[in-house]
Amino acid sequence: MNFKQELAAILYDLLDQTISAKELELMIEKPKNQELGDLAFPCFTLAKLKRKSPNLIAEELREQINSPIFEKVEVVGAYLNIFLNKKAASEKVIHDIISQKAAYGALTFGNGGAVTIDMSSPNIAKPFSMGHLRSTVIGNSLALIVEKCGYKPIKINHLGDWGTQFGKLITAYQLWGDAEKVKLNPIKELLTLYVKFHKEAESNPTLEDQGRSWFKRLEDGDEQALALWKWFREESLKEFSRIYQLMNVEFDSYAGEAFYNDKMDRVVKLLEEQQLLVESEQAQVVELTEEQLPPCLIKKSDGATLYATRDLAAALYRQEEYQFVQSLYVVGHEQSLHFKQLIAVLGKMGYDWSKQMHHIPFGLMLKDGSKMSTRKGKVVLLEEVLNESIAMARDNIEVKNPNLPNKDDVAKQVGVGAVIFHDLKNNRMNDIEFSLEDMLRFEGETGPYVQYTYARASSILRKANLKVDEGALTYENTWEKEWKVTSLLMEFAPAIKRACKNFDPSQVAKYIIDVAQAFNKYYADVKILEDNAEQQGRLALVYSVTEVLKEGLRLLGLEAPAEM
RNA sequence: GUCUCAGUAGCUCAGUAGGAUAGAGCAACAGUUUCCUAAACUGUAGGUCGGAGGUUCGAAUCCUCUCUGGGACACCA
Repeated sequence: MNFKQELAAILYDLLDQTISAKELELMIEKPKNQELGDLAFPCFTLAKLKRKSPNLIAEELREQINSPIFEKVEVVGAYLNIFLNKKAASEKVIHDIISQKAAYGALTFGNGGAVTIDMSSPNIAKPFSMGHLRSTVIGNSLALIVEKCGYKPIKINHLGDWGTQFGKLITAYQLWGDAEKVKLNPIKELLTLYVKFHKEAESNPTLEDQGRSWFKRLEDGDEQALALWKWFREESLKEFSRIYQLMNVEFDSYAGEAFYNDKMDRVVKLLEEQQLLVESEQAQVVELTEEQLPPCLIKKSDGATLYATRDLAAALYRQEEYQFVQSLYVVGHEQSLHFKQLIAVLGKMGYDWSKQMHHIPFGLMLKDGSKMSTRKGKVVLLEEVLNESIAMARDNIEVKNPNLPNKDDVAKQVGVGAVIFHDLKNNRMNDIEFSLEDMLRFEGETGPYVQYTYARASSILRKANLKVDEGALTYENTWEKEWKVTSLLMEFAPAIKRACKNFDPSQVAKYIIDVAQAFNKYYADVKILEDNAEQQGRLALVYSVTEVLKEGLRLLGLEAPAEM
């Protein structure tokens, strides 16, 4: 199956079994460019062991290697370069894809273990901003990737539906709010109130106290406070679900912060029993000096709970409810310290499973070089961006493919795809300066580019009226011109595995760009529908490419329109 | 101040557990459509991998120091 393994096994025998096959496999690499070969084995390390020149060792190995899976073996300097048998290898991948279809690339190492994914988690009564986009799309893609690897993902939208902010909001509403206005345009009006609160509070510090006291009343079950809270929450959820629908994201649980209100006493009690809780400046904290972390605040001086308290309760609940083998928190990098503290406290409490918790941080979405802030009203609304992108995709269709039947559907798939892909294609940790222009780019390394490649390939299959023959194992092709594509198709599973192990969807994004680029070059170079002996093989390749692109896009949360 | 993330082409970024001449995409310039969707393809140009030391056969990659920028650092989440 795996050519690296086979080469390692051969080398293992040739080298008198001095180095384990596993280690040899790790030493094998891919040459910088394909003209040099498909696999390479550098002999520097061996040179030290054997006290011989690396070039000589490479030469000796070359003379001894003899395997039908290799087309030729060359030596360049200290490198042993292996060329695979293109015909055998190509026909093998294509056969694998045709028989496995969407299941191609699937892995099983997850063994059905539950993976909870804390993701998206927007704050109630605040607009769904670009900042929440990252957590949502990264979490959604990780869920799909983890599932592809045999885990059972559980997507949890840990809604920000509790906290002092509501005290502030209620205060602001009482002072300046207008029920009619809020009903008409809830989120926008509530945001205005929230921003006003912070502005006024700068010159009037008693507002902060009022906010805190209203939150206390909310926690104590005050009817008036509770009614307002419920109302704000419902209106917000309506708006959020519209956006999730647009992005095709669903959740297994909406248990947000309020859900844990009755589960926090237990945490506090547990901490007290273990004598981990100490008083400090009238507040209750867990000291984390051995862990070299600042203390973790559990209860405020007025007795109200905090973020950490709720997250502790949530962690306990999730372990008990789902028995996760991994628990992921897709939350911005600026909260790294909080998660370090959270995991450390759970470790102190003796929970071994705290080691299975991972904070999946990501860089900030910046506006004008600094963090966006709801308080200052410095936000960009996700829905507006999505709609703009969809409109732009729609315009493109009108120009490039005016006869397309389902223009609106495709525009949505492409427009939303552009935004999601733009977020996922780079390393999570990079900060992103918000740029509508970059985000709505449809050319080059973008979602629409991959989708377009898929649509073109699909179009060929439609024209050829291809019936995929699962029985066919050999073709007339030499697979010379196809080799760049077929050799890439073999890399799908490794890319998925890398993405899963590193919690990094960009591995899949980069991979499908590579496949799309290779295929587009092939497409420009070779007339696929030419009626000759190799046509069947070419069509089988095109089919394989569509399967891999479609599945790759799916793993990122994008759709693959058959025409665009 | 402490911790943390980042610094690679004009811009946005790749570079898979140190390896062969550092790669893409945008933008620029020059081309390709009687031919399977030009949202594509081809070519040109563009680089002291922030800087300085060190480790080694070999460093963008590892270590130390340093500069620049983002972020976090107790009653927000």
